[in-house]
Amino acid sequence: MKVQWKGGVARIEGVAFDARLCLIDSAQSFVWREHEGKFYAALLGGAVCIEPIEEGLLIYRIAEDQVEDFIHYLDLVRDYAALADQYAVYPYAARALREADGLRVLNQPVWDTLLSFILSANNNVARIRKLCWLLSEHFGERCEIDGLVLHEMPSPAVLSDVPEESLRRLGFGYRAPFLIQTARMVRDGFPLDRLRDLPYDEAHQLLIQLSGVGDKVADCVLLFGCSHASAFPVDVWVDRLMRAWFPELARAKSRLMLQRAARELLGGDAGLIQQFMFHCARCGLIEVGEEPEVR
DNA sequence: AGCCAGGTTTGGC
DNA sequence: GCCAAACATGGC
Repeated sequence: MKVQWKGGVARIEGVAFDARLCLIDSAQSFVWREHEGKFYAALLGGAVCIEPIEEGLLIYRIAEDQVEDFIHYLDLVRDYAALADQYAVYPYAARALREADGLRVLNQPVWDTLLSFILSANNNVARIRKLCWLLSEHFGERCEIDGLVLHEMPSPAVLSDVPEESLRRLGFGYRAPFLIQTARMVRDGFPLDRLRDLPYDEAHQLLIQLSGVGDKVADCVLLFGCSHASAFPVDVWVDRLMRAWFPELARAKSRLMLQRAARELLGGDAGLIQQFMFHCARCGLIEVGEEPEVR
């Protein structure tokens, strides 16, 4: 990988990176939007633009000392080719890594990730994106880029003081009080920024104390927002695909049991593999087949 | 029109 | 601990 920075633009070459796949289609972030072939979001302290180019990507509007932050955000350092070797013994894992070439598991800001995935519960991707947009638009800091108006996610302090009724009027439904209660807990000292350095089990235990955060959302926050590559979110898709593709796990009694068995089987990078398989199943790149009814 | 969505909470055993 | 039902909303 080759990195240059000049006049607020970083040029990164020699890396497999599919911007649309990573930032939008893989449903790990809901804050990016595509406009005229470029990708925009407000995060890490301002509006940014990513443009895919033949050799890699350009990142506009960043300071030189932010380049490392974005390389980390996009997980560009990780050797995904090595993952394919490591998991070659699992046919579906290996195939998913091939099918979704250019996918990377993002390292997003933990607070943004937490809000996004509280909104994700029992919800569809299109509406999760819409609700994230509404939340930022109404309560987050405004910024502009290329004539587009964007907003950051609201801070815990600001969100703490938003009346539940305001959120309900905007269509947040029963998730409205979850957002506000979680914002208050974070404002009042919940150690969000320590999760990354805690062991997985401790971090998971802490997260599920937050309102609107159960086992699955906690795993999403750990995987996409805390660099815990072993965190293994089990949603409806992963539940189906794991039981179909890993018959030895099909007898798990619950999603939590399946999560534990899958982490044990797949090891330290279980979550990364999960993301590739999730995407391939959800987008029909690999057929899941008939759902095994017998548990 | 009705099923479903990257589930969580609550209350009951 | 495990289980079932309720839950707001709108995408498709």
